Amino acid sequence: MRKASQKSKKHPQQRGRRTITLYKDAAPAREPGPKAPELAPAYEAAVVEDKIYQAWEKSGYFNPDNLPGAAKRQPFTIMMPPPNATGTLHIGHAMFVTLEDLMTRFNRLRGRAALWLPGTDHAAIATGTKVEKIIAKEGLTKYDLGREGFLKRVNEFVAGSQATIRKQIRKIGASCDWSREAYTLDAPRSAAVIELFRRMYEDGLIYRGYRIVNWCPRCESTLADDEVEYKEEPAKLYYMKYGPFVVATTRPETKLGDTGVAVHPDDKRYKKWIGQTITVDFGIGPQEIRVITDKSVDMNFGSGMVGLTPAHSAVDFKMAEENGLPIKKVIGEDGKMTALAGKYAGLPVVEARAKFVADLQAKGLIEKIEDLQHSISVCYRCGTVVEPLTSRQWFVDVNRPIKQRGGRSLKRLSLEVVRKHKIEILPDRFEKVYFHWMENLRDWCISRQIWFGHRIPVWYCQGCYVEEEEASRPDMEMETKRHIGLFVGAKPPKHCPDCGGTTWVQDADTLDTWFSSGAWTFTTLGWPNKTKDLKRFHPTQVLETAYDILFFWVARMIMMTEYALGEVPFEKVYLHGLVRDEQGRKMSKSLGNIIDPLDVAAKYGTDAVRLSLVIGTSVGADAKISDEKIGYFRNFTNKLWNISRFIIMSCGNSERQGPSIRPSGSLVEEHVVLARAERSGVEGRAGFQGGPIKRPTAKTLADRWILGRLDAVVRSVTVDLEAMNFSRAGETLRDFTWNELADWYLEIAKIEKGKEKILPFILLEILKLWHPFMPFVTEEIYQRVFAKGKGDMLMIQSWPTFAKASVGTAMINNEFTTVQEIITALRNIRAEYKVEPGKRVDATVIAGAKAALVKREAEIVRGLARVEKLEIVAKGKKPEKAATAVVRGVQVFVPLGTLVDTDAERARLTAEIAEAEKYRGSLAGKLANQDFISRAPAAVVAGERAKLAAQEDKVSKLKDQLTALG
RNA sequence: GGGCGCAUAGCUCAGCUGGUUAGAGCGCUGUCCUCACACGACAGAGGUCGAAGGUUCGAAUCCUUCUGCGCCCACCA
Repeated sequence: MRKASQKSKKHPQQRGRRTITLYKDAAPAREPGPKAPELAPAYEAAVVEDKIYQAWEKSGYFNPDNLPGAAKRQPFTIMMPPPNATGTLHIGHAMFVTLEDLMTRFNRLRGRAALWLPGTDHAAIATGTKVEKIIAKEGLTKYDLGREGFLKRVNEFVAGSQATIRKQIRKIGASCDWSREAYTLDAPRSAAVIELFRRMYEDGLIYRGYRIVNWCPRCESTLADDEVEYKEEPAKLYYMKYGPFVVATTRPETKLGDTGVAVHPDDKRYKKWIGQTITVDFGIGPQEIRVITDKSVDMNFGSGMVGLTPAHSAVDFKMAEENGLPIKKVIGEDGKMTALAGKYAGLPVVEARAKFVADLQAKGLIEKIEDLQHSISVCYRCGTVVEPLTSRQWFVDVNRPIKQRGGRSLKRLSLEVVRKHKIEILPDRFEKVYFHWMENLRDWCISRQIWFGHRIPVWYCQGCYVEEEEASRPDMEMETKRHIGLFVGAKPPKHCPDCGGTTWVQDADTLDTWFSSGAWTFTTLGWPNKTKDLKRFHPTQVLETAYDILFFWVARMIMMTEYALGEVPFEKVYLHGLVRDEQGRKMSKSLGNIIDPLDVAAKYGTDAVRLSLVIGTSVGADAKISDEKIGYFRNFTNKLWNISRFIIMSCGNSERQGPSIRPSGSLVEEHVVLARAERSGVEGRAGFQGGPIKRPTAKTLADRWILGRLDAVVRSVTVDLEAMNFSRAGETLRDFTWNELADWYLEIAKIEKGKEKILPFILLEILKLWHPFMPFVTEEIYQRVFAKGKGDMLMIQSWPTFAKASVGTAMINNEFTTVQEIITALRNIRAEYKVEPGKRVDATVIAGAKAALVKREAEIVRGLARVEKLEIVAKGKKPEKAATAVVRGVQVFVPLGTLVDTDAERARLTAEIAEAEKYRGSLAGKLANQDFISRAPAAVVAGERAKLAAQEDKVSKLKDQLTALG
């Protein structure tokens, strides 16, 4: 026993204490008697969680292969979205860990071979940028370190991040299989990525081309289309004299690269120029400009004429392609003007613009300058303005028919599986978003000019490889032909098959990080090897992630998996929302509103954090979270703990094993024995050690009610969890646990004895139901109360089953509700008349046909409403000087003698009658409506009739009471 | 410019394919340290379900329009 046990609970300092303390002193309410094995009065999450997690991990049950009866279990697989190895996890990660763990535990309890495979993502650009920032503090750049040196630093950083992330994921209680942990850049994944690249290259799905790409000058790399974000900014619109025309532009300096000008085909102003070539000179010599038409040109914007810069605008590039215009690249990868920009060569873009505009103005070539709001494209990682430019890069062709996939392209395959509902996206509105994105998908630029990542597995023979000249126009066909002196794969042969040369140089670029994470569901299972895991656990069942990653990752996985395996990567996509603060703002460092999952877990317990992330949040919707909300669920955790504590105290016997139950600590060897709780024995198939408790026999109305309610709750929670309606399942459970079990049944158990079988049964059932939501506290209670030695764990028990509701159930519920309402009515009267809580009052109940029921349950009514003498009659004289109530046709009287304020009581009754009559009137009106009678379903009409009858009864009884009052 | 989502009690949200006098938690008011829990118990107050039309015997729920927030996509040079 701890010293704290000496402290009296009624210590003055504790009186009325409302401040939240982290862990209340474990102070038993009374001297521990020999027959009162106890838990600490407050659940101590911090003491328990790590030990429990270690025990789970040690048990090996996170690995589905080790589960009892593993071979016969049907697999259930979730691949963890690998967090970026860029540091630490935030509360948004806690959200996915919670939801995925919930699904995993639920399915494990339901007898599935649950595999939740964890891992991390190397997150190429993001991680590289992060390390660049770190070394910048040492005054270093990546060029100072060189490729090898820089990568060494990155790898060290990643190792640190991974260690942190692993710890954090464990802390949140994740029951993932660490033995299968993967990393997008580890050896098996790297080999798989090379193989995937090789196959796609052979199938013509990967090609090298000179195309326009999004270039981030800061990252010095290309970006995929979806890695570009848009930002509204004020800008200037310059009207430039442009040969015989005037052209409006926000980027004057790019005009040096113009090779054409486009007008709307219907624009009469320029009719005679169409097809002509004009010559302009912006000060760097003559430029040949051809006039073309395109119906995307807005006649009303600017001058109705668009200067075309094929090398630096995706739109212009497309028009140039269609019209055979030359490409003139005036901005280089370094963000500076190229030699083709004449005297502006070498100047950074912004400077070049200023100088160019000044020069034009000096020559009177700027007609006017307007202000406008302009959306500019920026890098999603660093916010730098993205420079579109032409460059030789590697692309994935999304439109090329794939022979072994029935001639369907990546795009078509990816659209089809969702259209045919082989993949279901939740919430389904995201399907539309997905279709729209996929339909408009362009070839995916996968090469990045950064060092950290999967090096492109392409080798160039120095002896015979000849780089094509930068084509003045793109020629897609040329790009897909096999190239002399080029090898694709992990390692080139010693001798070049084309020239016999021995010097190979590997492509300097790396792959887009999403290329490897797009293959996550199958590379984690051993692909390209035909492993047992791949056969058993793929396709996975659920992919759970945030909606903001739908395109980046979810879509890519669908594409890559359909190509590599010809099957879907997952059956369902569950998209959760973003976690926001209590004011609905995004969490950010600058706002200082970041909630660290580990901080709040330390403060309130992990289970409370988990509950606050699940309950009250729904699929696809952003979730608000606050200390207050987590605090509420901490209270609930403690409630569950105390429910168990009560059940142990009232059902445990003195034959418990071991000397005592430690008030803190976890996974104690000794545990409370609920000796009279029979067990039905060891379950054969799975070979569980614990085994379920036999369903007990109900003896009283309350027993029948609570068992019926439990059945209904098991059913509804099971249905909701299957439908991934986690919040509702949690709410149902909470309402049952708190409002029905604790507030009613446990109170009744203090009056009706003989619950030694039924209470442990209910406790074990709700522990199982709660376990996926709050694994720590439920496991801890299980260990203390039910576990039969080591290795017997709640996490591998079997999910509760339920008896079907019957007509009897409805009747029982009805009867019990009547008793509840009588009790509430009595309590209400007591509260209204401010009767001291401890004081017992007398009461009379005129119950009509329900007299027998009330008589049977009289002890409960007396106990819960603190009634001394309870008179129950079917019919009888109304007591005088009594406060009254009518519930469910039962009249309740509390004779309070002089306490009763007759006038007040009369006023109250009059008001109640008025209200009841109003409702009766509306019901009567409804039933007088012939249309309602004839058109509404018979059941509805019958229901309304019953309500009317009840309401009429109520009105008449209230009137009787008013009369009786005199 | 397209598309989507959300508007229900002071706050956060439930309310499935239309059928009780619209629910919960927090907060609020009152009483209570009742022997599981003050991280608690009991009782209570509080909403014309964003607005206007429409469909229907019946609408928070379906349709139309509008208003206010929020998000996504897009090549206005």
